[in-house]
Parts: sequence; C-alpha cells; structure tokens
Amino acid sequence: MKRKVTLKQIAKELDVSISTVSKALRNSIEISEDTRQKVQAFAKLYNYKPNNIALSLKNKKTKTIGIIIPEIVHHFFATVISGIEQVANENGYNVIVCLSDESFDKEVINMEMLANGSTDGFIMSLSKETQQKKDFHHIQEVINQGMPVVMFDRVTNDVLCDKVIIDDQLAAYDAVDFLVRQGFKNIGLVTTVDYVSVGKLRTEGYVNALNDHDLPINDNIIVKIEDIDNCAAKIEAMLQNNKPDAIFAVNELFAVTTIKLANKMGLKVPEDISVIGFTDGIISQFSTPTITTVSQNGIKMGGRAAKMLIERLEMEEEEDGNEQYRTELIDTHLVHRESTSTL
Amino acid sequence: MKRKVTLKQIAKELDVSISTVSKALRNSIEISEDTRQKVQAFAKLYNYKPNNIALSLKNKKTKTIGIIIPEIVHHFFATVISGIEQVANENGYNVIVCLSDESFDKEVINMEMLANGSTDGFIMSLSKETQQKKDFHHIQEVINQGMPVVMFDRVTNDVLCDKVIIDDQLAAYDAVDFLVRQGFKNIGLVTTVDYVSVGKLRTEGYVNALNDHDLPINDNIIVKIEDIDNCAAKIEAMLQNNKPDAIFAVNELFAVTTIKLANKMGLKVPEDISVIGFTDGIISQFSTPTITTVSQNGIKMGGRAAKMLIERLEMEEEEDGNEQYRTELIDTHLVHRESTSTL
DNA sequence: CTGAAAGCGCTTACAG
DNA sequence: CTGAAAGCGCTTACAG
Repeated sequence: MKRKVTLKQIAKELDVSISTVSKALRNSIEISEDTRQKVQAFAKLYNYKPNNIALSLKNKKTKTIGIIIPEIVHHFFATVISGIEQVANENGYNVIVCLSDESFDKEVINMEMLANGSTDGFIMSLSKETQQKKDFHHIQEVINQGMPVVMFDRVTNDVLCDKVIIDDQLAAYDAVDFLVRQGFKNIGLVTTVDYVSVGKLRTEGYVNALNDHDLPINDNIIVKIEDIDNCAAKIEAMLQNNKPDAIFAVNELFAVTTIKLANKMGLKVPEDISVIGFTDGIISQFSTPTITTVSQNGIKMGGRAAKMLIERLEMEEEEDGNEQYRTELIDTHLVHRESTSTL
Repeated sequence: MKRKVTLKQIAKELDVSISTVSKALRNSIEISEDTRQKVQAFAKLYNYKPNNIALSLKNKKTKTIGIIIPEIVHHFFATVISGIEQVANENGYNVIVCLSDESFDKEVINMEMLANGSTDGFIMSLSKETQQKKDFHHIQEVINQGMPVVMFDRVTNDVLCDKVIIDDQLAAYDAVDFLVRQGFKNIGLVTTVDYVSVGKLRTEGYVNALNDHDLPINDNIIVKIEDIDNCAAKIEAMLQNNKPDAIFAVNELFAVTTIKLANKMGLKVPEDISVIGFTDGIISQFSTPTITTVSQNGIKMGGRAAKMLIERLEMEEEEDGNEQYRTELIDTHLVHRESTSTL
C-alpha cells in the first residue's frame, strides 16, 4: 500500500524546499529549467496529484456544487442532476447530492452540513414540507454568508436568488387549451394540494384556460391529491361520478393512474376519454397508450442552473454585490402521443 | 453579508487563544467552566460551525463517499443512490456523485479526481466500456492507495474488493424455470451483449434452466442487444420469424419493448405470449399490462454497499491489512404481474 | 534561482 | 487552567 505522495516527500527526496517543488510543478518562471525538469519527472514517476482538500482550504473554494432535492428516485430530478453534472464536470466542478426526502428538517440539516465549507454554492428544489411551512431561513442564511443559490422547479418568491423554472401556468394553460380546441367541454383536473408551488401554478393555468373559453369551473372534476401513493381512490370517484371527457394531470403518475382507472371502468383512452400529463418521463413514453404530455427538459434545466451558479461563482471574484438575480424560463411544449386523439 | 465566523475571530473577540476556544467548544475538561460557558455562548450567538475542509485536512478523512455509476437517469441506479445516501447520512457521511456515462475515460477521470482527497472511499458500478476493455487499473490504484472500494451490480472478478450483487444467474434461472413450468417450450431471450457482466450471467441462467429441463437452446430466439436505444428492430424480427410463446428479457426496457412490439403484431400479453422482465422499476409497475419481473432491491443494495464501505472505513483505524473481502448477495424474487398468466 | 515564513481553519501534545 | 507550537498539504509574497 503506497500512500499518496505529497510535496513534502518530493522535497525531501530531491533535497529541495517545498516551495521549490510547488513552484516547479506549477511551471513558475522563478525556477530553473533544470530543477523544474527534475521535479516534474519525479512527480510524474510517483504519480503526484495535489490534494484537493488542501487546495480547497488554501483557495477558499471547493469546486463542488451542492445539490439538494426532494428525491432522486424520480425521473425528472434524476434528469436534472444529470444536466447539472454534465455542465459542472465540463467546468471542473463536482457535485455532492443530498436528498431532503420532502422533509423540511432534512433539508435544513443537509444544507447546513454542506454550507460548512463543503461546497461553493447550491442548486436546489424545495421539499414539500418546506413549501408548506414557508420557512426559508436556512436558504437565506446560506445566501447571507455569501454562497450563491440557484433554485429550480419548486421555487419561492420569498427568497431572492437565481432561479430556473418553466412557465408552469402557461404550459398547463396550453395543454388545457388544446383539449378545449379538440371540443372537450368537461375537462377534469388531477392536481396536487395547493402548497406545492408547481401544482398550484398548473391548476391556475387550467382555470385560466377554461375561463378564457367561457367554460365553467366545476369543482367536482377537480381532484387535489395530498399523498401521491394513495391517489387512486379519489381519482376513481371523480371519474365514476362525473364522467369527464378529458383529463389534465399535473404529473406522469396522476396521468398513468387515471388511464389505468379509466381502463378498469371499461373506458378507452383516447376514444372515450383523453388524457394529458406533465413531465415527459419514462412512464409517459412507455405506458400503453403512450401519454401526451407537457415536456419539461430536466437535462436543460439542470444544465442551465449549473451554468448560472458557476457564472456567479466565477464572477464573484471580480465585482461583488452585483445582485442582479435572474429567473430563467426553460421552454416547454406538448408532446403528442396516443392518449389524445390527433383528430 | 456576514461571512462565517472562525475560531480565530472568536479568540480575538474574547481575548483568549485559539486553542482555548477550540477546547472550550469541544467541552475539554482542561478548560474552566467559566470560559467554556463564555466561549460557547459566543459561538452560539454567532452560529459558529467548524469548517469541514479544515477538519478533513486535519483528520485525513472527509466523511464523504464517492459514488461512480454509469448513469443516473435509470431507475435502478437512482434507487441505489437513494439507499446509499440514507445509510451514509445516518452515519454522518455525505455522498458525491459522478457519472461515467458508460465511458471508460470519464470513469477514470472522475475516479482520479475524487481520489485526490475528496472522498474516503468509493461505491461504484462499472461502465460498459470498462467492462469491455477489462482495464481496471484506476480502481486497483485507488485500492493500493488505501481507499476502500465497494462494487455493486456490474462488478468484476479481476479486482479484489467488497462487492454487493444479486445472483443474476440464479434469478434468471428461476424466472425461466417458472416459464417452463407453466408449459412454455419456445422461450425467447432478449439480453445484452456478453461483455456486460450482468447480461452474460442472466443469459447463462436462461441457458441452464432450459438445459435442466431438457429443452433445446435455439439461437434464433436469442437476441443480444448492443445499443439499447435501437433494440426494437432485432426484437421484432425475432418475434416475427420464430413465434416464441414466452420471452425472458434481462431488463425492463427490453421487456416493455417486447410487449409493445407483440401488441403491434396483434399478439396479446399474456394470452398469446408471456413476458418476464428484470429489475422492478417504474416501467414494470406502470406499463399495461404490468410486467412480471425479477425484483432487484436497489435501495437495499445501496444501503448494504454503504454499510460495508463505512464499516471498512471505521475499522481501518484499528487493525489494518485485514483484507477479508466480502461479496454480499442481495436476494431477489419474482414479482408476479399481468404479463404472465397465473394459470 | 531558492527557500523560509505566513497563512487557509482546525486539533492536540506539550509547557508553563 | 491557558496558550504557544506543530502539523494536516498546499501556495505565494518576500528575503536572500
């Protein structure tokens, strides 16, 4: 077991000072060609690599990005991480991932943990509980300490920072508008409880679209789900009692569940009832029928978020206090598949 | 913007030495009750938190685990990360995630990057390319430097280290055995190319099961897929030309693709053809019909891998050189769903 | 051209 | 009970 070699050891071995070794390796012009070659050859031989931790301590930057998300077992979030990772790597950054499990406490703990020097900045999406409590002190604190934060998807107006989101309201509006134009008049909504920011916005888009087409808002065909694992009963009841001719669901799971329940009741999709989901993930692509959905490019969102964070990180060195926070919109579009008819 | 407070600042403010502050905060008995209280109160007021980087440098351990996997946009891997993260967190460790994108070079680069002090050890699953090249020098090197490595799922016998896997061969055997017992005689296989270790093992399980039942191995109904994104054509041809009565697929995607192609050809699943997949992910659960599959508990695998790594990490302190590497088997079982009949 | 010193933020053996 | 010193592994301004 040959432990990693350090500058100190090289210096000793070559009988020069540590500073000389350090400079030689960094190709400083202060050092004679001769010793430089000697040092570099030796370093190569022993496969010297500077210790990241020592560099971080010295430079006061870690070149790592902290990611805090509610869950990773969720295609959309995995996708975002993938996008972040790619851009981060291209720029010499690593990513350290923490999951809040939708818990406020875990979010706070993870954030504080990473804020103690482990990362240069954060990319995050709020946990459900955090959105419910509306307590963002941990985020504000991190920002106050000078660490940039970029929020994506589940964001809040209560914290000033860079954000990357989609226009949830507009995307939902367009989806519902599409259904209306196809002639449907009794369009149901399967959404989340209102404290989930994106759910609320998508609900608003649905309402606006119906309003603009002078269609009534019927609370009987609006289902607000609290617990995603037990959504079936409420959806089934709505389907059963109100016979909607189309459904807009604010995520993939609600969409596929709706389709399965409809099938169970003997309804065919899209012949008897059309369904549009949200987030173009694995489920939408592979379920039968494949699901028409609002695409939300996670790779792109992640990449953009990483870019914003890194830019701010590298900018900070020069001018400080340039507090022009930006909110970037990633565009979405309807992906037409089998769960709606083409007319 | 109030930057984070350090021991030095507290010392200055309170007019004591840095050592005294450090000891007071760590409740050293060397320190008088009086100053201890004073220091702790002050630290609390200014929300002092020790700098992780400094601690890492000092202690020569980072309390972070490096994870290197081929892809994250893959339910199984996301699941494993989730399992690792949970156990890691419980033990005060963070995880830093790097993706190899199935590329050997990226795997090497990431590994070297993290090995320079950023992590205490690794949990990894080999990239396809690495498995193909059979070049594991980067892993061996890390191990030689004294960093423990735990491999999971896609492992190799060429590296001695802890491993956590499932019995791919047995699991496949059981699945195929089940089909045979249901009376099928013309059972097709949709698998990967042989250099993917798990694919090869599952193929072997298939072959063994048929052999044990004295059924012939028919190469015409064995499809080996290289590129997962373009698997449809080959599967379709096999289905078309050989009319198998059942299919064993070595992953979810192959299974769902097979079902869709069968449907397209007018075959009903499971009435006309039964299908069993591998890995119990989102697709198996939500496709129509839902897919009978070999469950492979990623959360459990990840958790176990993290446990093994952490145990080795904490053990190292006492005795060194205890090179008793273990390979843990996570059990699997067949999850019966709609794509096979219950008889 | 080379090296001693200071410093990043911390801990701890040792002196007083 | 308190503090100066050394050290983790590195960099860089400064002296020689």
